[in-house]
Amino acid sequence: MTILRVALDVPLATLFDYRDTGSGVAVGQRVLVPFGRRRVIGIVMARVESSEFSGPRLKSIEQAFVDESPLPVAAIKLLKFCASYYHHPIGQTLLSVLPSRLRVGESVSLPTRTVYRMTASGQAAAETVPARASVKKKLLSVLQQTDGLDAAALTNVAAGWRPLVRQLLKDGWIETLEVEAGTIAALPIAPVPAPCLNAEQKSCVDQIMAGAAGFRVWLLYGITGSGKTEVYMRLLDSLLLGADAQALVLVPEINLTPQLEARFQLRFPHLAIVMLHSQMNESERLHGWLRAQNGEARIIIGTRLSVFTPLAHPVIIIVDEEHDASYKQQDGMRYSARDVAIMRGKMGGVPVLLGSATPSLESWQNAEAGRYGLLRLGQRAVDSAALPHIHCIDTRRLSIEDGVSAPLLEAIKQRFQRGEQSLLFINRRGYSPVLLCSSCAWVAPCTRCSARLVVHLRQRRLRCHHCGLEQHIPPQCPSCGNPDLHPTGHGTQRLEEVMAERLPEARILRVDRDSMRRKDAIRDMTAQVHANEVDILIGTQMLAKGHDFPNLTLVGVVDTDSALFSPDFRAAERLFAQLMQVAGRAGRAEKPGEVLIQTNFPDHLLFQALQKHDYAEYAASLLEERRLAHFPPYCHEALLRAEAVEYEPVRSFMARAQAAASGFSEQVTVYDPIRPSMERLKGMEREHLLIQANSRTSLQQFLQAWVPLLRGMPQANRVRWSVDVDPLDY
DNA sequence: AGCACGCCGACT
DNA sequence: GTCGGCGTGCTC
Repeated sequence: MTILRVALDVPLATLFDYRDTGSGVAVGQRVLVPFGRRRVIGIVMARVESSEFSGPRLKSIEQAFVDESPLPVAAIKLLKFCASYYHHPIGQTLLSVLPSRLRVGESVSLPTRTVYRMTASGQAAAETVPARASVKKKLLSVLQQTDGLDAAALTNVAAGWRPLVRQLLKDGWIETLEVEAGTIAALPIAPVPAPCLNAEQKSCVDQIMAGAAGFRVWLLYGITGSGKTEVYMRLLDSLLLGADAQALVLVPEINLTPQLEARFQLRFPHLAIVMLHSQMNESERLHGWLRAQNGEARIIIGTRLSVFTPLAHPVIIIVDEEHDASYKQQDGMRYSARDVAIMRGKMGGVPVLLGSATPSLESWQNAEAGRYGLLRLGQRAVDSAALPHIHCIDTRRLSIEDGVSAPLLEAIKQRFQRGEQSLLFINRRGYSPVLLCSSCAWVAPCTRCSARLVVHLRQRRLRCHHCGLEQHIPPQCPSCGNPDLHPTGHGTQRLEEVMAERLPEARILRVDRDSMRRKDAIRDMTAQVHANEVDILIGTQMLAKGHDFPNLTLVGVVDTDSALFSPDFRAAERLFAQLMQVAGRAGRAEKPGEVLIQTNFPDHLLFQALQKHDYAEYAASLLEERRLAHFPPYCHEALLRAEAVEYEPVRSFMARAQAAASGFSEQVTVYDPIRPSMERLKGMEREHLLIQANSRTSLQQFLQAWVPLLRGMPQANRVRWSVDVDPLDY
């Protein structure tokens, strides 16, 4: 009798045994099984001879999807590792990474498409076609060079191909076949030629290629505009020569994946490229997944979740902008896609390339310690594009009216007169972050979060940026009745208003989540800026990443000081990365750029290093601080989070959790539970418990003993809790 | 997580 | 007398 050990989508750390019905289902394939009163989909994890589950209690599988290709062993191994490392139930780990169509009980398969292919007799006859039949000749010559084209590709070659092809079919010169593929057919166009690499880029490519046969992590530290993407593409040029080789390229969750896809598509028209990101519908995601798994897709570009995409024959994993926080999953299994990529490379014996202009301190330290190979790109690929000049405007000595100091306003005016563009960067949406009563100092609070409501003047509403709560602006103070309520502080909307007052002739465009909600808003905005229809851009971090605006020569940064003294020890690291990134928006073409930062602390080391474009210096000082304070990467952390509508069950669960953790090992420090700075969020009372350990191993040993205890606590059912290994936010 | 069972309050 | 509240427990 054979028993199947099946992973199911339930929050239990176990597998479930079922009797096979002689289906011959393989490990990695899907089965439909009875589970309690339900029937659910599971993945076969192992085939064993006996079960601890005795006779009558053991049920049989109901259906086996034996025609589908099984999840590769390597993928299962990776997911098993992740489940154990992130202390997440194995079944939920597996099922949560599958495209949702694979989580329900329907059979799935790739759609087929009709491909037209030249026959042997066609090959011979093609020569006889006279030159004056130019369209026919062209069609045949393209068909001759490929092993089949679909309708879309033929339309590219000759719009009126249908009658011609009908005739060719009749003559037996070509034949049709149904292939399992669709939208990602290689394009019958010539690739865009690769530009020349500078010496640095070439050296990076050479070094990685020298070790490309095995696992190694490389950190590609290259300033904005230094041509990291070109290095990636050169590597793929060489590595994807093998007929079935595949590359996985991870990108942050931003709006420029289409740009990147287009760039890759033009450079690799002969290779099938698949995109996997959150804006795709479920069928597209499923098809991309299946094509990656069957080896047809050669380049897989995707966000966080695509790190789990099964691959037939991976040869390299690239993580672009590796420092980006969007690689960290913030619910369910709280994995870091960058770290999973590294583990995947290690397990699969392939190189992993991390790219960034401002690497995470974790990666930087790994490079300095020699665990990662460090590759530098220090010069901009386009020689003429000099680095922007960065200056601080000391706001202690200036009276600031309406958020923008006189020197910054003057600089913007200058650009405007010269017909150049400016960008005002402010990381706060809305009109003003606070609505304040001038008489009793009441401020409008969110009822569901420990946060203030943000004034959105245009909609005449107050909005919570954490939970989405909306209400009307009250006509008078609810506390004292004073009708004089002041919007205090600045957001993008107010800055837009201020600039419109100061520079009435300038064309101003606000770019934030509110103004860019419409589907093609970002594309349109980009086009408008490129067409010089905008003089001043006012935006949040949305504008910091990726965009290349050649006529933009000034970046003004308003109000960043709060991050300098944040209780979150990572705030400075993030601010530096963010400012480096916005600074990179200035002067990318032949015009020199300037960056002006308004601050009360111009002597702060962060700004000193920023002005010198010296990431390394600032990283060194932050690392020294971290080392002295015994913070990551000089210790390893896990965070237990718990929340519930009432505080009491949270408190009592955390108290038990802390008690259960005490005295485990000298290597592990268990802190008192603390309320996070956002005590209430979305109507839930929250508490955190921090664990620090000297090594990954001791942290894992501790968690392995502790997490099962948490699961067994009676209080655990009364709160929502989760374990976050290597947390980024507290 | 679902989905049962199970034991106490206000309704036709 | 029942409908239904959500506490408790189980799922191969």
